[in-house]
Amino acid sequence: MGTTQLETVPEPKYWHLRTVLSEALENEFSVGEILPNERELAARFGVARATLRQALEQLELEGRLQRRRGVGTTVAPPRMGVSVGPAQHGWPGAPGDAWQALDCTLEVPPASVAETLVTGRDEPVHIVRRSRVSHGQPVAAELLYIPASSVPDLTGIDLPSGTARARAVLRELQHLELERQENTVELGSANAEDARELDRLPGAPVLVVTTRFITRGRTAALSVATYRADTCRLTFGDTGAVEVHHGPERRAS
Amino acid sequence: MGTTQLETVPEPKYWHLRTVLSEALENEFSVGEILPNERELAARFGVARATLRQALEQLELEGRLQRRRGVGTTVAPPRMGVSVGPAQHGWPGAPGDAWQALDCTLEVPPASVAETLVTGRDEPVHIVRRSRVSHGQPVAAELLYIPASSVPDLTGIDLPSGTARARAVLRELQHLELERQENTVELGSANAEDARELDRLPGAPVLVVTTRFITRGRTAALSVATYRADTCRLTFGDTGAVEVHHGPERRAS
DNA sequence: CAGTGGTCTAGACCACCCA
DNA sequence: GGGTGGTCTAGACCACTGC
Repeated sequence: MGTTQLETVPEPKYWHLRTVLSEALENEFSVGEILPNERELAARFGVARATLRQALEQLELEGRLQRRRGVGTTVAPPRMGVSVGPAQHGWPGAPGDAWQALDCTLEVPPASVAETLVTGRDEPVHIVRRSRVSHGQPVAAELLYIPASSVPDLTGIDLPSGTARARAVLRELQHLELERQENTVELGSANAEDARELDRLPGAPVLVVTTRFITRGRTAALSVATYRADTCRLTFGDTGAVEVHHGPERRAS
Repeated sequence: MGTTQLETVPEPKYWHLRTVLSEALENEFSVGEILPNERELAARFGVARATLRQALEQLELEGRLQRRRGVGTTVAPPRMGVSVGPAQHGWPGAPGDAWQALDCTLEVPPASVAETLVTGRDEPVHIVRRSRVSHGQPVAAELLYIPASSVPDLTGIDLPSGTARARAVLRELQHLELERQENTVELGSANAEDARELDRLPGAPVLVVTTRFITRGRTAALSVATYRADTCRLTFGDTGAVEVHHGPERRAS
């Protein structure tokens, strides 16, 4: 520690609360257990409910708590590891892919996406919606943008609809030779649609993983996947490793 | 009541505010510009200050705004890309490394760390503190845990202190053959120390990147790096690519 | 010093879940 | 219907910045 300063600085109440609750979670509660309600906790600690909630929000952000309206606050299990590396998808839709295709439309993508793909503005692309489930829970929602030029054999053909269509587009994608992929991760907040799909409220924190699939120097497809930040720990570059839940409960202390 | 919308689903005020402000940011403000203060904004939109603040918090989380106590709220520049892949560090401290070593101590690591390293409990390890700066701004703080067994030639030797000591340990590490590394990313909140180093308040959202450096199947070192989630976009697997700021301003619409 | 964002209070009502 | 968390209000005071 070296220089321990004799704090003249008063710690905010909610921060101190967070610490106290955090320790209580480790020592006095087990995973899945339900906490006393907010009004009681606030009274017990002698603070306003808003202050107590600030502390709970912190802990929820850190994946320690799970709160559900109408139900209560429960102790969250350790975050699950979900693999996001090149090992995971060769191409989207390849065997072993953790994603489930939902449907597919042909629409003009947002400007920021059109910019990354080489497509011109107002040029529609295939948009495949997929969802990812792990341990019985939805963990991510994805939009896959695929320019028509990446699946040339589908132009002019009468495509089916729904999941069949999505699978047809993905199957076509496999014909391309995947050179490499580039991933970026950043913090975002769930929009209304993602929130519904992830069983969260709008604005919930998500990890946005953007993947560029590159063939011959060109971006052949672009994936924007939003992962629940509260329940997921993203793993990269696990050569061959599969997603793993935290081992047998090992929490105390 | 001029019922502009008949929404059977009433959108929360703060969420609607977020949308309105978000559009205003794109159309009426430029990067670095300072917004009216919270009290005035709240009055202007006819909401309580707390509600206005909820909207601002969202936007700050998304990296759109930057708020500083005593100063004001400003429009944030686009997030900067910081590369985190194997391309970045061969070994920590290798040439081209983006990190700056600060100091090094010999301490017993947290239980969760000791568990990942093979070390027994209560066995001290070298802990190197490093910091990463990009575009003149601190973006990450790191703790590097290195078991004594990974740098055997240093045992019993009289080590210097401060940055010299950190560099000595890192230099010794280069002698090992790096098999591969595994990265995980998850959301966290800055503790007091990280917050100070990152020029943020405690509890600020951070992206925690944990890297296991593996030699001959063993974890030879463990890095826990906390990146500012508001200003950083992590990039992975950019073979050879260097960190790049967003290109020339291209924001509108 | 004045002005900013950060913390905190004590209420109120609403949306949702479940017995 | 009773209980939960989610939203919102109208205040107050504090900590920090910069002039």
